[in-house]
Order: sequence, then C-alpha cells, then structure tokens
Amino acid sequence: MSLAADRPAQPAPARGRPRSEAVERAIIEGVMKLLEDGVPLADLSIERVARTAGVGKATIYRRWSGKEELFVDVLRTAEPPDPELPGTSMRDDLVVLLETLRRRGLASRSSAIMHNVYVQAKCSPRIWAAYEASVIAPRRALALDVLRRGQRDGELRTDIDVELANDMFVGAMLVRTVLRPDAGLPEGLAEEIVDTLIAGLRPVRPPAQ
Amino acid sequence: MSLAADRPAQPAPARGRPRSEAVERAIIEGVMKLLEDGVPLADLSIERVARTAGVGKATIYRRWSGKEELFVDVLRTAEPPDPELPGTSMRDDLVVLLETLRRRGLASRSSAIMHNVYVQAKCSPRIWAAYEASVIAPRRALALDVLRRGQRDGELRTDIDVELANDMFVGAMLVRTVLRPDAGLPEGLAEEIVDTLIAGLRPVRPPAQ
Amino acid sequence: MSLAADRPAQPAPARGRPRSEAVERAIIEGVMKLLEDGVPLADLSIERVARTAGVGKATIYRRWSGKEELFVDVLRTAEPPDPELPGTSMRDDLVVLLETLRRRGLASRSSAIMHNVYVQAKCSPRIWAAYEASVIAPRRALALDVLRRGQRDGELRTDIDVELANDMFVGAMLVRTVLRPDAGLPEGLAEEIVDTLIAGLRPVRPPAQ
Amino acid sequence: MSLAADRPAQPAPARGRPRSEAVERAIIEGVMKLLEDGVPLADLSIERVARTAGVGKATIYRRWSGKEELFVDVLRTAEPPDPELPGTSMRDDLVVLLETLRRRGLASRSSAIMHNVYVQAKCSPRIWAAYEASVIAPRRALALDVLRRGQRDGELRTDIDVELANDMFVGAMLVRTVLRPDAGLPEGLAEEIVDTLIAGLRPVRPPAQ
DNA sequence: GCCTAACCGAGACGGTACGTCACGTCTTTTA
DNA sequence: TAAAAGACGTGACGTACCGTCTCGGTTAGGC
Repeated sequence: MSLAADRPAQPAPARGRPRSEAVERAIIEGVMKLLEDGVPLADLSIERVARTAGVGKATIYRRWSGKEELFVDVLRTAEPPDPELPGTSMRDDLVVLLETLRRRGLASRSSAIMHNVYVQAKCSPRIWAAYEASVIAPRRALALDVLRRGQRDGELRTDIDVELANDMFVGAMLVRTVLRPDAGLPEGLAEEIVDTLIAGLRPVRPPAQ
Repeated sequence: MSLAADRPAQPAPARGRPRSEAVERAIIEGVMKLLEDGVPLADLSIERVARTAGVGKATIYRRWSGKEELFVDVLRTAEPPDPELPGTSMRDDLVVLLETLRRRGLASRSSAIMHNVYVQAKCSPRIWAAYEASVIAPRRALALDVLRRGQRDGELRTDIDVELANDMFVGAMLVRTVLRPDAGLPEGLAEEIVDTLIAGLRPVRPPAQ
Repeated sequence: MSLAADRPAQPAPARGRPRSEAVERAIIEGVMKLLEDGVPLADLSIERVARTAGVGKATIYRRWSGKEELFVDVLRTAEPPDPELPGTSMRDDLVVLLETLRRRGLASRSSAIMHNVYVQAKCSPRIWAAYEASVIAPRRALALDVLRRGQRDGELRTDIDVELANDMFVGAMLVRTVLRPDAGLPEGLAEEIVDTLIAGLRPVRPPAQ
Repeated sequence: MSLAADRPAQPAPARGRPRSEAVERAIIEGVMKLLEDGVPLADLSIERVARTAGVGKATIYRRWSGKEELFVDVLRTAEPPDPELPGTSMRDDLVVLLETLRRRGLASRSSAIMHNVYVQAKCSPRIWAAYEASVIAPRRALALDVLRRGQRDGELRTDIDVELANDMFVGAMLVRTVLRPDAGLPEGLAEEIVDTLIAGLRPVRPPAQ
C-alpha cells in the first residue's frame, strides 16, 4: 500500500484518463537508477527525477506530496521480501532473520540505494514513522514472536526481556551495516552473532526434561 | 580542534585581521539555538543561520565549506566529554561507557540537537568520516581497550572477537537511542545490557591461576 | 520587436505555459517607475526591479540575460515614435527630425529615464550595438535620405558628404541634450540649427536648370 | 588639483607618516593598465584595483571616496594637455582645437581607456560635474574666446550665437568620436568640419576692407 | 636616537546583489 | 481528465564587492 494511496479504496467511477501505472514505475525506477549511478541523495531533486523519468513534475506531485514520500515508496520497493522461517528452532529462525539483515546491508553497499535513502527517511519524523510502521515493525514483531517461542520451548531464559534481547541481536548487525560498513559483513556473521549471544542468554540450567 | 582548523600549526605570520573567535562561537550557538527552538533541520539554511547569528554569509563560508562541515563542528561542540573510567573491572568500565551513550541519547531527545544533526552528518560520507574519526573512533578505541584488558584479566572469553563483542554492547544501546527512541532509556539500562551480555561472554571455566 | 524575442518567428508548437505579456509589461514599467521616482541608475538592481514589479528574479532572467539587455528594451519602449516628415522641403524635414531629438531631450530630463539609461547602454558595446541597430540606425537612414533628396532637388551642395552633414545637424543638438543639458533646449532651437547650417551648406550658385 | 585633495590647504602640522605619492601613482596606473588590457569598466572593482596595484583597499579609500572619484583622477591624468593655439586666425585655431578632440578620440579607441571611463563618469552627476568643471569647461571657454575673437576680426557673422556655433563645431566631432566610432576619424576631418561650417557661418559680405 | 602618530599590506567583518537552481503551483496544448 | 511542458513567485545557494574595521609592521618627523 502506497503512502500516496490517498485514492479512495472503492475505485470511484474513474472519470477521465486513468493514471498510468507505467509512469509510476518509471518514476520509482528513475530514482533507483540515479542512486545506482552514484548521484548523491542531496542532488536528487524532484525536477531531476522528472527529467530522468521523462515525466512532468505535476505527474509526480499528483502521486506523492514531496521528496520524502516518494523515497519511502522507493525504499519499500527495494526492500527484500520477508524471509521464510525454517521453524526448526529459535536459533535457526534468528539466523535467518539476521542473515536477511546482512544481505540487505550487502545490497545497500553494492547498490548505494538503501543506505542513503534509509538515512534520509530517518531525517523526517513523518516519513520515518511511515517506514517504521510498514517495514520495520512487522519484521520486528516476527522476531519477537520467535524469541517468545524460544522462551516457551526452553531455548531462551525466561527472565529476559525479549525486546532487549531483540535489540541485542539486531543492534550488533546494525552497527556493522550502518555505523561500520568498512568492517565488512562476512558470510558466517549472522550465525556468529546468534550463537555468541545465545550462549549467554540460555538458561543456566536446561529446562526440566 | 576544529575541522576548519586546517590552518597550519606553526602559526604562519598571521597577516591581516585575525578571525574573531566570538563570531565562531556565535555561529555554532546560533545553530544550536535554532535546533533547540524546534526548527527542522531541513529548514536550517546557511542564510538563516547567518541571520540568527547576526553574521554575514561570507563569514560562515570563510570557516566552513558548507552546511555539513558546520554541523560536524556543532556536533563536536555538543558532544559530552569522554567519560572517566573507574578501572575497577571490565564490567564497571563498560557500564560507564554505555551509560555515557545512554545519557547522550537522553540529552539528544530533550535538546533535539543531536538526533537530527547526527543523522544529517551520516548523509555525507565525507562529513561522516570526519565525525567518525574525531569523535567515534577514539571512544571505540577506549572500549576495545577495556575489552582486551577484560580478556587479559579473565573477565572475558579469549576466543571472542573483541570488535564483535563491542558491536554487541554498543548496538543494543544504539537501537534504543536511534532506532527505537520511543522505547525509552530507563535508568538501569546500561547495567542490564552489560550484565546480560557478560553473562554469556564470560569464560565457562575461570582462567588457570 | 523585442531583444528578448529571439524566439523563432514560426511559432514552434508552443509547448508548456506561454510567457505572460502582462508580466513583461510590469517589469519594464517597474523600471520606468523607479527611474521616475529618482532612483539612481546604479541602485537599480535586478533584485529591486523584481521586488518592485512583484515578480521573481528568474522571470526576469528568462527574458533578458542581464541588466543591460533589460535597459535596451526600456529605452526602446520609452522611445518616441518615428516622426512623420512633411516632405515639403529638405529644410522642413530636417527641422522635424531635429525637433524630435529636442523633444526627446526635454522628455529625458523631465522623466529622468532616458539620460541615464542611454548612458548606461553606451557602456556595453553589445547593448549599444543592439540599441544603435534598432533605434538609431533607422532614424539616421531617414535623415540621410532627406539630405540626399536635398542634393537632388538643389537644396544642398552636391560636393558635401551627406554623412558629415548629418553629423553636424545631429551633433549640435546632441551637445545640447547630452553634454550641456543646463544650456536648455529653447523652442526654436531646431530651426535655428537647421537654418544656420543650411545657410552655409547650400550651393553658392543654384544648380543648373 | 585633485578631487581627493580634501587635505587642508594650510599644511597642518603633518604629524605621522606622510602618504606615499608612489602609491598614488601605482593605483592610477593600475587602473589604466587594467583598462588597456581590455577589462570592461563594469568589472573594475576597487578590490581588483587594489589587488592589481598591490595595495590595501583602505589605502585607496583613504584617497578617494569611491570608484567614481578615482576614475575622475584617472580621466584627468590621461587627458591630453591643452593645445597651443597658433593665433594666426580663428579658422586655424578652431582646426587645432578640433584636431585635439580628434586625436583624443583616436587615442580613446586605441587605448580603450577614455571611452568607457568617460561614459562612466557621465553616469554620476556629481562626478560629471567635477570632470566638466576641471576639464571640459576650460577648453570650452578657450573655444568661445576664439569664436568671439573671430567675430571681432570679421571671420564670423556677428548675428550668430557663439555658444551655438561652438556646439556645432564640437558636436560634429563628438558624433564621430562617441556615437559613431566606426565611421573613423580621417586625417583631414578637423579641417573639413571647420571649413564646411565656416563656409556658411561667415558673413554674406566680407568685412569692410 | 627614541617616541609616536599616521601610513601601509592584509584580510576579517556585516551587508547587498549577483546569476542559478529547485521548490510547489499554475496554465497551456495534446491525447 | 491525465499527461508533458514549462512559466510563475519564492527563496536558498555560493561568490564577489562594498565600505569599515582591526591586525602587525613600517616610516617619517619632533623631541
């Protein structure tokens, strides 16, 4: 669902010429192309996007109310799909979740899209809220579920705040992808983080057999 | 030390009227005042800063090459001083380091300065590098020292990558201050993180005495 | 015809919103108003003209490439229309031509427009060329025609360079309007100049009949 | 006498270091050099003059109150000296006077100094007045004397306004030097103008012998 | 032979205007 | 009615000069 989707849900009689979906795609892909070509985010004006996409400015403003709204949609389009969890254990599920983060970090660096747009989104409280609600929160809920299931199944100490635990898992990977991208994101990083943390977060005594 | 201070260390004959330090302070404090007054970072033009500080635009450009460079100095000025480490144990030192981060997060939210300017700095690789080198790296080196000392003193498993360990400590706090500021930063958070992580990172057996 | 009218004669499909002629008029009249109000020419910035006309700077620069080009159009707009020649004799035609010059001189002084803008235009070779070609040259051609017709009809010595003769007629009036405006431009001046000069320039003997 | 010579006539105790005349010359010649190098007058800023002359801005402002005052002195310095009149006849004197004008016109075109600075001076009423009083008026008085002597000696009709007569002589040359520099200033021009005009301005009957 | 006032270069200072660019809105024509 | 095109008022950009004001460092008299 688009932020720009202030269009009524019930299709409305649809008078006049309908909006072209091709144009919508052309705009979003125009933004991505520019970012991939190394254009700094600050140099990305609506005017330039319109020029690149071969589109009138009004056509953009008809869909998004400004630069930030547009970027949220770009961010969402580029976001990898939610990972499929194996469900074999809390540990395996966490590894898959972190591995998704890791791969996104890799993609960001290689494509130069995510890192900057993400940071830009962070600048605008309104936009960040939209991005948080539609992308981050669901994935976070997923992770919390996994952790709670871990507590129920005896894979995680029950006296631990699962929110804090999640912050630890995510935080370690976040530092690597956002704060210290130069440190690299080696292949086994997700497993290493999960195992290291679990080693300490597991109950001191094994659950009653 | 100022970013703008690329003036040679050996004073150089110092010809012409010297730059006024009062003006320099007025500019930086003008930026802070505006941010504290709730002006969105995007609305902070050089022109407006100049107007607020009662200063000519050229006087700003004489010291900083643009908005970002100026913000790095603002960031640096607002940065709390390096904490004094008790040195009683690795655990206590880490708590103090994380507590500093936590308090900065609190201050940021209350003053509205840090969060936005920090994010803005992150947008520009060049500026981020300057900030990273002059503020982040030293503090990180401090933390790594603490961790290595911990390994030597038997407070931390020796088979652990201290860099990864540091990412975990910092990351957990970072998620709370940057990504989820709404979750709050309760008083005992630093201790909770450190103890929780150490609980698992400590060696299974005490080092041979 | 406007200097700015480098737009092709054949209309070109005329895409996009057309330029507003009202805006064009507002700008030129804004300049005139300022000059009439006694603003020194040196204080006439594009910024001020835009402010006065209630117009964006870009709207001015879209039409004129700078201050001088704009002034040429102001000059042209304020220029009195070409006089209608009686055609009764060379002498009468010349009086009418000079009388036009005299009246322009009077208007210039009273309105404060012409004198300064004219001199300003003179400063820029490029602008002067444009003004010369579109305003001065046609009127000069007219005068040369009158003089040549005078030679043909026996009103002017045939051994005289008509260009030099014209310079004498025009020059006398020019000194009064530009160089010595304080000397005044009394009513009969045009006739006095023409008659005085003709008295000497006529052939000593009437042309052979 | 310099415009800048607001220094009191009675020397005043003259304490402190006296102003350097060498500096004064360097500034004026710096302006001339720039003009000769084809720098447009509009691009001649005080800052640039100071840079060229290797002089502080304050040193210029200490002597002249602004750009225009400086230019008047430049103009005066470049002005050719008053011609020496042969005194053999009004006609010969007038030829010499006009020849001076012609040569100044030639020099202007070749050196590119006079034309622009002259026009610039014309822009500022105050400056023009100073230039008019110190350069033009004396030469004009000289010419009027010559003409009056001509009337007395029977070389000029007595029913003619000598001021108007002078405007005719000067005007014809002025048109050639200022308004139509492309027409050229051929060698015999001064004589041609004087003779052509005199031919008509002389009394119809020769003075009583 | 100092003293000291004014000069000199350099350049910082608060300003104003430059000409360009992007903003978000608006009017055109064309489809 | 949507779409491309582009004009419109607004206002920030970074630069260049304006004329004034410090700076440190000469240069002359007058003591």
